[in-house]
Amino acid sequence: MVRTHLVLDVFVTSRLIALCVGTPLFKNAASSLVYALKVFSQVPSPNLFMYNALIRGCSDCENPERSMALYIDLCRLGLVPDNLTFTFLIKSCTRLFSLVSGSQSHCQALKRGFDGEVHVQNALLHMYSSLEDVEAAGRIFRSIKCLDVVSWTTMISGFCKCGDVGSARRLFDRMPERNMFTWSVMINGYTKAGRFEEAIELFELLQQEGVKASETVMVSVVSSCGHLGALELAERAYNYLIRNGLSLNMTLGTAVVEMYARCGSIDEATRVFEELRERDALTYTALIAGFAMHGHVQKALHYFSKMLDAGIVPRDITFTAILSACSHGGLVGKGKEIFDNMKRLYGIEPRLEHYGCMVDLLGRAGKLEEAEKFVLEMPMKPNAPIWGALIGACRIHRNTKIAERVGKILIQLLPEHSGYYVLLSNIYAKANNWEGVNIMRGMMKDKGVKKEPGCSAIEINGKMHRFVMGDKSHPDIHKIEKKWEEIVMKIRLVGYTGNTDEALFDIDEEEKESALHRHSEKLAIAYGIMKIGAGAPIRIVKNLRVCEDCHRATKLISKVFDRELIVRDRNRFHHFKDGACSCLDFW
DNA sequence: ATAGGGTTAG
Repeated sequence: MVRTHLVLDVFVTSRLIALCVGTPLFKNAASSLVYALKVFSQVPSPNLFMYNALIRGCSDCENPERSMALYIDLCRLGLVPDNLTFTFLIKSCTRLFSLVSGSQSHCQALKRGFDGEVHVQNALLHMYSSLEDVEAAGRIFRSIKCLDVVSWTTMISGFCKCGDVGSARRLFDRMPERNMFTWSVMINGYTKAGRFEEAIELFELLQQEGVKASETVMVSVVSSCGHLGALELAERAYNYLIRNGLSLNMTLGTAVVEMYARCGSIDEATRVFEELRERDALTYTALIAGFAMHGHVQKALHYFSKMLDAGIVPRDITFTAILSACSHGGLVGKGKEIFDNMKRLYGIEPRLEHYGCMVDLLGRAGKLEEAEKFVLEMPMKPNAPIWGALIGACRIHRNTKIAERVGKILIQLLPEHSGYYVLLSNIYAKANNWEGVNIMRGMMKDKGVKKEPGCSAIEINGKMHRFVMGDKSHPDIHKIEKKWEEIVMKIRLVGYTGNTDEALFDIDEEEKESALHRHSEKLAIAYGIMKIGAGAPIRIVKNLRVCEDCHRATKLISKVFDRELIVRDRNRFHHFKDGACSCLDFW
């Protein structure tokens, strides 16, 4: 173009700029944009089309503030912006997270009479809802004369972003027509809000309406199945993918690997991983974290080195996964080595989470003094999870001395968490320090602290049945309790003595069992034995840690009833079989 | 000649 003087043709140069902005001609889109800006700088009298193309380009790049400069520039030249200019400009403000620039752009659109254009309005709607001004977004939404699918979807997305999924759903039900974006926004909204069952119900509705789900929708569905730990639903979702020929791209593939790992099928997770066409750091991390959860350290290490061999650069979360694998496997030396290499070889500065993993690693292995020293000497201020890891280690190794010191710190940091008052009170009681006991009891009463209630879930035919300690609302509760009593009779014959533990270190488990209330997973297990045919494993998901008594009981059940029980607790999986647990009683 | 809404970890 230079040689033929075509560059002087404003129309042709405009196309060149638009082309550079719109397609990654070079290795990445950013360098294409840089090239476009270079061409632009040589144009003696640029037109609006060029400005629009560049503002759009900048709205997608890392420095969206360049759009503002371009806008000011074009006004100075005496050019008149149009409706497209504003859609691009407003998008840049959204990407900048700048309400100031956003309102200024809004004013400009208003002054120039483009505030009635649906594209501009939708861009504004998106901007206000992304900048967490759902009120302003609502005002825009109500002012739009001819709402279209994008308007509805953007408003729904805005409600989801601020956590108001209820309002989002009401709009979803009211809107005249939906497309795949809409379904995706709503289903993802439920997943993000932790309302996994509703996400899956909506996916079922989508199927009933004869719509074919996109890969994006399936990422949310698959991730919801994983969070629930519902293997049947997981299998249904996976079959849906296969049946509908949806390709396992990196994102969806990673989500599926994670789903199977979280549902206790680590073999299936591995199989899917092996069949993926492409994998990135997150894909590997999902599998490594899965192995960590299942206590398979060697496999975690194996895939970690496979990842390095494949030339994939680990990310910070890769290290939380691999360090937690080392911790569950008791590989202190290996864990230390990896932690040291993090910064030295991979240039990743360890964050609080990684320090937490190290405290857990040292503590679990019984090196409590070293762990405490590590906490006191770490370069940043330890937070509650760090102290929590240390006190958890004191719990495993019954170290009351360090636990008392750490417990006091934790009470200050988390005054609403009752576990630490109970712990200190128990320690004082054991040491006959009744004054200490009274102080702790008093502090607990003053603050009215309560523990998170224990909850265990079991999936029967794709439906989750939940048991909360003390909650008798399940329709079959009497039969279930009878069944549990029968189970206890049978395991007593092989040495079960019931809960005789002093529960001195009662931290992350459920509240103490009483004559009236028993731990939620016992009910879930009894229900599983009633409902799930012999030979099939019983899978339980619970929100807290398994307590020692439940762990002992479950091991015996696996032997006496000749059943496999797979329990996911807050930290990891326990596979019970033939009277033993995969965690080797170390959790 | 150019438009606006969605995705995986802890």
